[in-house]
Amino acid sequence: MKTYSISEAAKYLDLTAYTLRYYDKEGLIPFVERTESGTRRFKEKDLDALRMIECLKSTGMPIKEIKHFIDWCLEGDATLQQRYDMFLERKACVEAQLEEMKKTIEMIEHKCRYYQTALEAGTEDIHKGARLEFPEY
Amino acid sequence: MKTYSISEAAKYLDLTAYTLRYYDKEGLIPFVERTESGTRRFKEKDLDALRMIECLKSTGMPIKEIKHFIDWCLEGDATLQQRYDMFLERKACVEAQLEEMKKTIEMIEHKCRYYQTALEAGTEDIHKGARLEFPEY
DNA sequence: TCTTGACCTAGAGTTAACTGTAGGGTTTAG
DNA sequence: CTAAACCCTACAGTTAACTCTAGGTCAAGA
Repeated sequence: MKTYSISEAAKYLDLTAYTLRYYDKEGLIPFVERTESGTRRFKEKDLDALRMIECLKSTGMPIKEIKHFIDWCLEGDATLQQRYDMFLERKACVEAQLEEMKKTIEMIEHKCRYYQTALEAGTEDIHKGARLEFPEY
Repeated sequence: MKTYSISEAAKYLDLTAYTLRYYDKEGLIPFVERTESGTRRFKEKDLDALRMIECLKSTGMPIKEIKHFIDWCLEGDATLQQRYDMFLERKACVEAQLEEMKKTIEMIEHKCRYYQTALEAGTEDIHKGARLEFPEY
């Protein structure tokens, strides 16, 4: 079975070896095995688990909470409900983020139009009617 | 014209007074005026600017870069192009984030289904075929 | 055999973005 | 008029997530 050194694994995951060691220290990847001399060997499965960890991280989940999830995984079927609930909560959380992001895009697009018009006019004053005001921030 | 104290402003923006003072110190809100005795008075316009700042922050823009934008605003029409470019870049950045988030949701939904099935079966083994393997993380 | 480069741990340092404290002034309700 | 509840600054402390250094081990090529 093909395995990867820490720096190979880091390369595939777009992380650094430092970060992987840090994750290990934090208990995020207790399943990664070592050679006799103590060198970590990452299996495909480990890379998949790390992709899941990155996925959870991208939802804004802190590393300590991800560790709880990993601990539940090690505990087996007794924690299935907790894990299911966690993913349902994550789903709700990301969906809320998605809604927020749509609003953000609207605001940014408004600004793009604002500045495009201003650039065409050569001045921001175009957005001030006849009144003298401070620029929009 | 109605104005707000720092703690009122914080309440409306869902921030703390500490955070607003920190933003001020970092040069994000140089336009906020003070009373004779030095107390900050936030105008509606200032709250709008802060909403824009929060919007930029939500795109992952660091405070130092937001400050550059504020500085450009103070410099006037000479910086219109920079500001336009910045918003175009922000737009591209958030759109990329949106794509990432869609992939995240897919992964999370996969896991929700995985755990729902496992819960129904009472064991994660249902996902292992007949093989004995470690659980999915 | 020797050297080079990758690996290891422990622990210190960094960075961003707050968050809180100390000490002091001001405003407002009773 | 006074006490509580604000406000202010300066600066120290916190937290998360790395990031790096020092000192050492190990494995492969010249």
